[in-house]
Amino acid sequence: MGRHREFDVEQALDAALCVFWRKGYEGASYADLTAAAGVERPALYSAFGNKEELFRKALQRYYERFLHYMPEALMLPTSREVAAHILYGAVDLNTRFDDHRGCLYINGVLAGSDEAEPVRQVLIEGRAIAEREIRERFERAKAEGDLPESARPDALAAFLMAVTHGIAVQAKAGFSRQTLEGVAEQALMSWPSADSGQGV
Amino acid sequence: MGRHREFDVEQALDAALCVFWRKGYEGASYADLTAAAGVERPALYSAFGNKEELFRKALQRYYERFLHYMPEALMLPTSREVAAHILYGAVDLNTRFDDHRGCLYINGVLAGSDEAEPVRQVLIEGRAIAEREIRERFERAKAEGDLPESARPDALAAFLMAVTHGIAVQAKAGFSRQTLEGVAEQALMSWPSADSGQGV
DNA sequence: GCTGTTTCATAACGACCATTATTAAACCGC
DNA sequence: GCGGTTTAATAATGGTCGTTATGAAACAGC
Repeated sequence: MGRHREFDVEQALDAALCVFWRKGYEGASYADLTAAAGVERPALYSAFGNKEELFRKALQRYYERFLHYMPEALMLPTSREVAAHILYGAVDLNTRFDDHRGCLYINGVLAGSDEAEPVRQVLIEGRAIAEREIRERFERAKAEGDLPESARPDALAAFLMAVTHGIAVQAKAGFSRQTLEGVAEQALMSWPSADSGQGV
Repeated sequence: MGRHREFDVEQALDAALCVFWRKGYEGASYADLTAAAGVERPALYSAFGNKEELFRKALQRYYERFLHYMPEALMLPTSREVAAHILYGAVDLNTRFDDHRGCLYINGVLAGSDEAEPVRQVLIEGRAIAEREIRERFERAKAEGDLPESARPDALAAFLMAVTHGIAVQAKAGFSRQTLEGVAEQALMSWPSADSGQGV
């Protein structure tokens, strides 16, 4: 019973996601959010809670809708294919939308006021989870002989994430897809092969 | 004539730099800045102008005081030494101070409100200048035969900057110096040598 | 057609933002 | 010591922040 909701909650969340993606957590104001969602403030609060909860839901949606290339990558047969899929997937996603470039896990909060600290930690934690999964995948690759004994799965995972973060920063700065593909390509040149010690 | 200034302007600028370094441009409030500088608001305004001008001066100081490893690197004899010096220099700087980790050129503004757009552009421009200088150094290395004909100076420079940015993000997230040195080391494994085509 | 419930839009809330008027205090040259 | 000038500290400015109280409107069940 009661009055029906007149707006699409999923659509409003998508709109909020775009704003956060573009301006970050603290840079996005409710004026921005309501304008993008086409919905008044109290509607956002009743549907999603406060700003922090709204961001968390937007982040979850971001993961589900745009980061599918991550679990995809982990299932590929070789560590090199895993790395390549992640790098080119990141380049593609970070340059796909002109009005919100880069990665929400980086744009969300990097440095900010004390109020944004919980959100910053959420993003750090999310990135750490991804890095751990990649490391475990590389440990498997090493056990399978896909990576040489000299390879260090933890360093490779941290390196791969670092390049991904760097690509996100550069994408947000306006770098072309083509340039970033060059970055990804360069990163892959270092990839250890099974026979040689390290490098191509 | 007139009353003498009772605080050290250089010291106040150093304090402001630390706050911006830690919290970014928008995350730093005048409450933070005055507390750190030990000086009231009007003193900061009369000495440095408004917040944007203060940030620009802090950024200039950051460059002069902490980024000396950049011009240093460009003078080294081989492109590999250049890259190594930049990478390990970034790791060192980005983990040197526990209360303000990472890089001001990244922490300053990545994504923010429209008000921060001019500052964001300043940082983008600064990073672009660095990348250009590195690229030109690599072009010289190619001409000198230090880099092979197959090497792409533009891609190498963009890649080097990407790894540096990634290291900055990870340093801000709390990664240890040791871990980040692993990232730098991994990045250097891809470095083209004069004789082989690419890679080690 | 009521009653109870939920959503809607408007507008207000206190807090904090960057910025600046204002006034008192400290200094130099005379 | 007085006049002119600069700085210091306090406090106020208008604006925007995130959040919510308020009352009208729309619905379901009886």
